Amino acid sequence: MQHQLRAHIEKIVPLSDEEFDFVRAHFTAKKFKKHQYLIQEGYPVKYHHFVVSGLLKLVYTDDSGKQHIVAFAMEDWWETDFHAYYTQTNATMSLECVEETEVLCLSLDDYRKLCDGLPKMERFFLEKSHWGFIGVQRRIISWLTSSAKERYEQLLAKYPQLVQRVPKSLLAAYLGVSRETLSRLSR
Amino acid sequence: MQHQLRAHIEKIVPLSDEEFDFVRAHFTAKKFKKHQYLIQEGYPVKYHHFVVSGLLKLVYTDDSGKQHIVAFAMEDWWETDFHAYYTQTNATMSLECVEETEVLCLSLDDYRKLCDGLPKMERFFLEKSHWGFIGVQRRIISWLTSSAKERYEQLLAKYPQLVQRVPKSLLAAYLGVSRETLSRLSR
DNA sequence: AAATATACGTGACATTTATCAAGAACTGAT
DNA sequence: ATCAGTTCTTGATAAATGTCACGTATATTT
Repeated sequence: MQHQLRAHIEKIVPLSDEEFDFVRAHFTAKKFKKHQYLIQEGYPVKYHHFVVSGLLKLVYTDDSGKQHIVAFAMEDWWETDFHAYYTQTNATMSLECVEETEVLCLSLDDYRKLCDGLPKMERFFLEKSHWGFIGVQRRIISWLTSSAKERYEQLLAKYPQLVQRVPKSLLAAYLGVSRETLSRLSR
Repeated sequence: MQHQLRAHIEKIVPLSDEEFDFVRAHFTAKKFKKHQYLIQEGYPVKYHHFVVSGLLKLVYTDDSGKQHIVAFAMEDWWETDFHAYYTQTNATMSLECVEETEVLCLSLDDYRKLCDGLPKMERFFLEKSHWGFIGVQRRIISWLTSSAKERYEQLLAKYPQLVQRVPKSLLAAYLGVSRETLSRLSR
């Protein structure tokens, strides 16, 4: 499991054994069951999370109580309420288990110590952030250019595993259509 | 004008005079007239751009030839086709002047030299990237939770200057509605 | 096994938005 | 002052999507 984090980081920056030990020491392993919260709206956000196994959803609940899925996170993905994490304010979103999930947690304090102690980790997180930005921007482009049906097909093509693992009502909440409409799209 | 870049960077990391001279040396100033292209779809992306004055639009053109606005960039904003820039591939989007615009250009080579020579600039770009990500994610949330009319009102509230400076047809292409619909929303 | 919750599909109807067409108001160049 | 181009609005209609209501199948819990 530590091995997994190392392989993940080394896709971007190589690490010696000592360096990885240093990295590893900043993370805490945690395990959550289905339906448990890693982050709850209105509460402080302690950690950034690296998903070792399982599946998470980042949920924004609107004024009328309707839930919208901002992101899913599965193996090898990073997830948190970034704004609340960086500014150490209360969460505006929730992070919740769709499946039983193991994560490695990194506090903001440890994040800073890690980057200060090992500058190549700053490079790693910068690269991650770039790709995160590009990914979200592509989702915007998909929205600007495509119908609900096309967006669903793009999702099927890009994350076929995901579609197997989550109920269609969650996919609908991610795509921004009602579950009834999504149901009719497949016909 | 160099002064403006310095003030912008120093909102995040302080710089000595020598350090700023080092930073400044990596940028090239350029000036473009209304309707000129800084980046053209299908061509290499040479630079990341810091906008000194003026207004740019980042445009994605779909298969049917319809134009969609991925982002606007005005004074003190950074803009490029990030994916094409980082991977040094051809642009999938265009970056075009809405007004006459002055920019400071940074090639990928100079970007790397800058970060290597002055690690605090890596911290600066990391912070910029974080906030960029948070901004785009908020646009997604706005889309998931709000109607076209609400999204328009949020835009009016967030960027009142922008609404004065660009034709409504461009705002429509940014919001993802037809210009006719946008016109009817104000009634 | 029974009880309960969740997931999924579908019909009927309302609402939102896109599309096509036309014209008015404004801008800039000559 | 005229002409051409752009911007904005509006009407009529079609298409897409949301909402409400219901039924059924499948898990999950007790």
